[in-house]
Amino acid sequence: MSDPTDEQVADLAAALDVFSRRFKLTDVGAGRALAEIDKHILHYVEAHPDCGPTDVARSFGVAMTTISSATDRLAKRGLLERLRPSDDRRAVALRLTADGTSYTADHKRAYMVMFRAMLAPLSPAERDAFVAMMTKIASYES
Amino acid sequence: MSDPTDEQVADLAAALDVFSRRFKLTDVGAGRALAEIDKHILHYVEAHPDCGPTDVARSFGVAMTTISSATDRLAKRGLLERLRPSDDRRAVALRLTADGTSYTADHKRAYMVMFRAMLAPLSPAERDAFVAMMTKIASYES
DNA sequence: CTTGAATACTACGAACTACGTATTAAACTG
DNA sequence: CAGTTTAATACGTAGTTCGTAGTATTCAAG
Repeated sequence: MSDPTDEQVADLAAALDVFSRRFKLTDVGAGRALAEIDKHILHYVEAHPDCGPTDVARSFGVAMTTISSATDRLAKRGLLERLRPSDDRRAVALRLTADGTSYTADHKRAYMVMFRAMLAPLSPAERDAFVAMMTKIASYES
Repeated sequence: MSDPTDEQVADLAAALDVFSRRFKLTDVGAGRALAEIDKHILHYVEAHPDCGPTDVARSFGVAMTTISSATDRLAKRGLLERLRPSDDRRAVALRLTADGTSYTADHKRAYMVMFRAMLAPLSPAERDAFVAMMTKIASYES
């Protein structure tokens, strides 16, 4: 298959430039905003309950100590708990608290509203085509 | 026009989740990586030569002092110069140095490679459709 | 022309984040 | 049971953002 044309690439660049400015979540909830990584951690822990800091660090490609600090922050805010499982007492099992779960749910809801707004300008048929192409791009191997 | 379906929204969410992980530029060039905002500033200054820090701050929605610190960093690295125009000696005119210009060009080239990779999995006809939909989404008013 | 307000920006400090080094504690290994 | 490996944390350093308080310059009356 032929390469994308320069014009296609340039137009995509321009569109994504606006796109990235436009679709950005302003922080939800009370108090000081969480750091980006903290939100990622909450979502990761929701999807992988009882995982350890090492899993999270490997998954995000950041230093272990960064995750340690971050989980500390999140624990202090009452969004995350660190349990000591009995089968390996060196390890820590991360889990969301009730507040953490509701924060994560709010956050996710806000994202869904944003995604809905993305699709709004398109016709129903275009929406299917767009989502399909996005999926194709995201899942394409090499 | 009807609303996007829940399934469309969920599929888009999943695709964009992968998408955002996959298409992320690892920093280019030598030395310590620039902060995100610093790269934005370089591109903004390239597009708006002789603009002032106030313009940049308003455009990005950050505090003036943040831009001041950032331009200071960039000037120390030799990527940006701060000129005192003679018509208003309070003001500062930002301009890229030769190094700043080449850094920005490299950065932009890397982006183009990334955008080309995004379009690669699509057929030529799909590419046009995709870019058109992206443009429609980005430029849609309210 | 001078005085007061407005404008453009910078210096400094407080609060916070990322991460390297060193350390603790627990689990393997021979 | 000593030595090593593994999981995580404590602490310190460097770097970032942004608020407060300046400095310098321009504008606007009187």
